[in-house]
Amino acid sequence: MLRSVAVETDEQTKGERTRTAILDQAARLATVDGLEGLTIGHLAVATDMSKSGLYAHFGSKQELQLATIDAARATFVNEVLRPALRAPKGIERLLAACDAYLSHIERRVFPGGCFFSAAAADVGTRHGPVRDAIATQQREWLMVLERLAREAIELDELNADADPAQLAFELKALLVAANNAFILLDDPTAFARARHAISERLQTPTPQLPASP
Amino acid sequence: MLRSVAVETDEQTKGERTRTAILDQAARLATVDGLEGLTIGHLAVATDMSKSGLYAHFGSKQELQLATIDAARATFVNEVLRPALRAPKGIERLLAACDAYLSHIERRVFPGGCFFSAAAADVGTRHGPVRDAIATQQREWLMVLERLAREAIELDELNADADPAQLAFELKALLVAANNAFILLDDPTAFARARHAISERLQTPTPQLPASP
DNA sequence: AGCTGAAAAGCACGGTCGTTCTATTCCCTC
DNA sequence: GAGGGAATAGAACGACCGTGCTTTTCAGCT
Repeated sequence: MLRSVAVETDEQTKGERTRTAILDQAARLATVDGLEGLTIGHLAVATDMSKSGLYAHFGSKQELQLATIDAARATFVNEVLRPALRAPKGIERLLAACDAYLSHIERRVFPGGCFFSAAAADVGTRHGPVRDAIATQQREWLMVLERLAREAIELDELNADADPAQLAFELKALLVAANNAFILLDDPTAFARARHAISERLQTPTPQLPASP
Repeated sequence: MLRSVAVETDEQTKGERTRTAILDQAARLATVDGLEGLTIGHLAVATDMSKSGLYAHFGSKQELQLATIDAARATFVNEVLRPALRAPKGIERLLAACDAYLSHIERRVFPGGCFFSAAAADVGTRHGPVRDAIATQQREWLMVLERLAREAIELDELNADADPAQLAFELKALLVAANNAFILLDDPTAFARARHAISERLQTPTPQLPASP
């Protein structure tokens, strides 16, 4: 089969299209059933395919899990990182990253809340490439927050003696806590609590809540 | 069978003793495999019993899960709440509660870290009595922190205009974040980060690390 | 020491898991 | 429109799941 190089286009073969659809569904399902509880049969029903037809795309459950993580990472980039990078460098961008994270939980981009927070919990005690992939993403996300914090410090928008890594740890803690409270306790006020704490921590006034659409 | 009323004693019948041993093991296993991933067969192997002999103690997997939650709650009381209540009321007790929580993670009272944080993640998206039991415990733990914060405020050891519920939310966020970083990333420095953030948040100097025994 | 009910084991069931193999259907190219 | 390879479906496997039923072992009483 001769195919054009097709870099930077979205033309996909049939197999690629179904694969994308499968992984999109898999990422959503994994936030509900857990990455470990994600099941071929269940996923086949959700995508209206046969077990074996779906399975042929991956060859093993572990490959499916790793591909699902990649798909979720792409979604995270699109829904959280990219919007944040549209804000001007400095404290605004740091706040935008936190807000984009909370927003993607509120908007239920994944039905079970934060994909990586859920995945971290149920593969955190295992070993192997799946756990490693989740751990890598978590470290990267933490380092993004740390970098944004450092940039804000360099622009004199935060205390010069602040520790970016410590700040990133605290911000991520508040973000995940909001996710947990929202998912387990159905408590939407957790978002306001997280936003308030973040604003206080960064010594900026609490921003106006955006008008609901 | 005539038995003495035996209130407040630890004399147990054989069945009660094995049941206790099963549930202790179940709580530990659940922090590794998840409360949903906890399996009768696996638990039977871990307790050196037959599946059916073990099963007879509970009658259904859901009953086993609920009993496991009760056992884990008892452990949480013994390892976290009771030690904290030995500290004098006020900010010291609030700090003691945070420290006792972090300590029970560090000491690996449960091999997979915080039982309820792990359980919250994998039953948070479900419905039914198991999820309800976990949600109830999480609310209670949050309200304990809130009450301790309120007591500290009433003793003028914290800002009078501080919001106890907000404070509890933030403290719990930091505690869970330390747990997550420890379990997923094998990062023991997370404890120091959490302790530092807590001290700063409560506007008290970072306490000396207690000498290891 | 012997009786008796509680506790545990043995065994089997229908169902679902991940996985494999073979057969069928579809899309694309000539 | 026919041929061919990619994509999907069908059927089956051994293993393990939660759950009942029956039998054996054991602990506590007289």
